[in-house]
Amino acid sequence: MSPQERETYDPAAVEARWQEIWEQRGTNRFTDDRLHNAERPFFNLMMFPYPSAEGLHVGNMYAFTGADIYGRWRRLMGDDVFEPIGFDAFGIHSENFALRVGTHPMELIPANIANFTRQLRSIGAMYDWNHTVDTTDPGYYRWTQWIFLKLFDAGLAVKKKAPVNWCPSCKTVVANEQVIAGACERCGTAVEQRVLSQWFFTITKYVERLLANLSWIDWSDTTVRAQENWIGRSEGADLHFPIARPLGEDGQHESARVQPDRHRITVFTTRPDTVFGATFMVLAPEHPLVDVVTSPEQRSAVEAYRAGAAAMDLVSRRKTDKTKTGVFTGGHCINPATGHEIPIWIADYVLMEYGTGAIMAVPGHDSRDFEFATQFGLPIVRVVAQTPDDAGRPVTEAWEGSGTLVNSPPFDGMHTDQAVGAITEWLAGRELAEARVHYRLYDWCISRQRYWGPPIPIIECDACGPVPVPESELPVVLPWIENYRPDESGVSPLARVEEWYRVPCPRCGAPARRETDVSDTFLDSAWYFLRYPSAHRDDVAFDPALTRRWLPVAMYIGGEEHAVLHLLYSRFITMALHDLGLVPFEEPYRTFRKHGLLIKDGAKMSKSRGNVVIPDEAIARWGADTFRTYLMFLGPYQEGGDFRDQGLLGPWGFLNRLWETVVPAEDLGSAPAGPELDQKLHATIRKVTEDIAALRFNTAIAAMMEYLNAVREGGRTANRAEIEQLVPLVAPFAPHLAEELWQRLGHERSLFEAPYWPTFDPERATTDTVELVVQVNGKVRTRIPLPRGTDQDTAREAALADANVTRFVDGATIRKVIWVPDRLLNLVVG
RNA sequence: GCGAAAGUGGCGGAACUGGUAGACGCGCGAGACUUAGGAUCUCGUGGGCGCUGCCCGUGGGGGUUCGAGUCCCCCCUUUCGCACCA
Repeated sequence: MSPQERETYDPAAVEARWQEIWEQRGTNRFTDDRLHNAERPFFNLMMFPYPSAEGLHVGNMYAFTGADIYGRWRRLMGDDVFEPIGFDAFGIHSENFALRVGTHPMELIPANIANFTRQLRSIGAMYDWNHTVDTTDPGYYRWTQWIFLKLFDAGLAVKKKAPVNWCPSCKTVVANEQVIAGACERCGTAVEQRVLSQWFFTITKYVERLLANLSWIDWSDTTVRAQENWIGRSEGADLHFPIARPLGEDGQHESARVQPDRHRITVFTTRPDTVFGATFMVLAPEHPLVDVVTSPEQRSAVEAYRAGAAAMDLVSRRKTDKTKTGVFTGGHCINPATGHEIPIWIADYVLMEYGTGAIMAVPGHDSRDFEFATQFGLPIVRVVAQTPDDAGRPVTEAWEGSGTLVNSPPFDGMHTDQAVGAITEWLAGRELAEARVHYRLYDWCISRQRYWGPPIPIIECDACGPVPVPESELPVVLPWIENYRPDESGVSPLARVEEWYRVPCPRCGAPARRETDVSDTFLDSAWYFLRYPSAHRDDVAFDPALTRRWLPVAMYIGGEEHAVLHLLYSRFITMALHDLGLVPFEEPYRTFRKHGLLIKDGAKMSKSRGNVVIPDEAIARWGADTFRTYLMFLGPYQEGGDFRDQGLLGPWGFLNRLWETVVPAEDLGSAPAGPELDQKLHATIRKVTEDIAALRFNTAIAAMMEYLNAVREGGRTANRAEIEQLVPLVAPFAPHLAEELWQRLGHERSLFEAPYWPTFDPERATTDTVELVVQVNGKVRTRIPLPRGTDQDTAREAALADANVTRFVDGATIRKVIWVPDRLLNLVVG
């Protein structure tokens, strides 16, 4: 056959053919036998998508492809790789979209899932389609509810009141993320605060373990740091400030009658060393002791301020850039260090949710307190000096760093580092302080006053309180309701469906009502990985034997956007299930790696910018193999990269050249590879192996390109020994093409069914000759090829025989020689 | 504000523990084959110069070193995460 008549690479045909073969042969399917008896189980997990109406986005594809390449590589290495996929289809996102387009979510979501499935099948990942999950399937959320009940039994699910954002125009609760500059994201109306009774998971009970385990789990550093940040451990002390002349309800002094906890106000501080500079106190407007300290003259001002704070939406309340506001209560307390009476104010910059809801204000050494004091003319005292002459100077800016104590008898002259402990002990001795740790983490509110989620499986009975739905009655099926739009009541639309929520109490039989809130989507995704291996089972949430074999997840690859919430919640759920004896491990993911963000032509992809890449078009034009390879080639996977349409030409050309090199199989000689190519082949196998293991896909591809270029150099025809091993190397990236070429090379079995990954010989991977760099005074003057292992004297002799070297050395004395074997010779002359 | 990462050709990006800066690819230039090319193949491609060779060059400024993209100090810029957390 002449070259012109040879078959050209037709990705559409190759991909269709192999996808069908894999499907027919069940290459990626896990049967019961395979699940139970896999010898080298490797659970390769990727973050399941939310099936939007727009379809699979190239960002999803980027994430999945990287994870699939890693999984395929493990498989070629001989692991039994279980790689499932599913759909995270509940949630406000879907519901809002459904409301907008006027299609019921129960119709919309299955259509979206069908579309996603079609797209996911086209990308050539080795998904096991027999073990998918769909969080909106009653067969799935039955077990989500079951987990809720397990946590309820363990006392980890509790109902309590909490403030939420309320949009008076949309008449619905909105999440913090949906409040933009104090206004509802949908209608622009100012959002208010409402206090509703809601279900919480007490994740704070696990805060120490959630933090401690971060020191040993194998996760991307940035993700670990994000979680540490979110958990926000602060070490410091609780300090007690006795209330001066407390006032009773009637506004009269009641000093003799008050209970001990109404006697004093406790503040949390990380800087007990600055307590001598606390010139006033600030309480959160909601603080329970406000009533106790407020004087009759100030009462109306205080009430007005509290009302204002209560009405403000939660997001604006926490804006850091707004001017400080506050009101004097008329009350005073005693600074435990100085013994001085200091005024008590209330201000919304102090949050009830953190610490004790009260602070000692040290305007000299805290910028927020400084701002407040300046605004309201409160005294500012310097208690930390940076230099000795600082002590007497007025404070013009809060100094938050360390220094030497001043104006703090008897601690003057002590360094702040020592003073923290010394002052805490000193006050503790008088029962005015105790060392304390506070966390930023709050309990997880899982109630959603919406429709599109799993109903919380609780029945509220007037006599018995909240009663769990008996396990045998799960799932509590989300009913189809025509009007699922939220209303002004502030409760779920399910609260309008009387025939659904009216049920007898399971405990006493009296008329009772179902909980009408649904649970947070994050609960659905907090345990989905446990479900995958048992997805075919309807009798258990997760089979113990399968769980033991496949979990914890061996590799989890996903986006940083879930670094905090999803990953933290799933860790918590796993820990809770572990403590209940339901799973034998407490961390769900053995290894987690984040992938980077894909941008387009230097800018973030977004619908409004109109630069969103639709994977379908690119796959139709270039094929999944080229697309996959390009996605991995465009930049370092863990950092993300810039998608440029023209960039596809690189991998396209590479795969075409590979095809053209391998396909004329009958022409490929049986001669061994030449020594140079043999060395390069082994070096390439090593590099590709190491790079894939470390998710450095871009450089792995570059190495393969380089090798193929070397094989084809000068337009020569490759022989079989030179090219055959390259096929499995590209298989993780371009699985369809690799299978096709492997078969054409005469292999009867699929690469992935009879897994093969080439090994390298370290000896053969190294070159015999090296190019020694010769420097004079650190500047490169020449490069000399020498046999590997040449000694210094020989190298020096060779260097001094080179005119480019002698030119700089002659007439000077060599004072020093730097010798890096096989690499560099540096002659230092002077 | 706090925390983290990053700044390298026209562009995306390489560079192991300090040791040949710019691998690989896009683009561009020249040539080949073509009726044609936005196909394919070959060669070239950081800038400058008195062009066998030399000088400059990894955001800016200093420093350590025989030698710095890499380490240290200061500054600038960008991106991301957290943000009145006491």
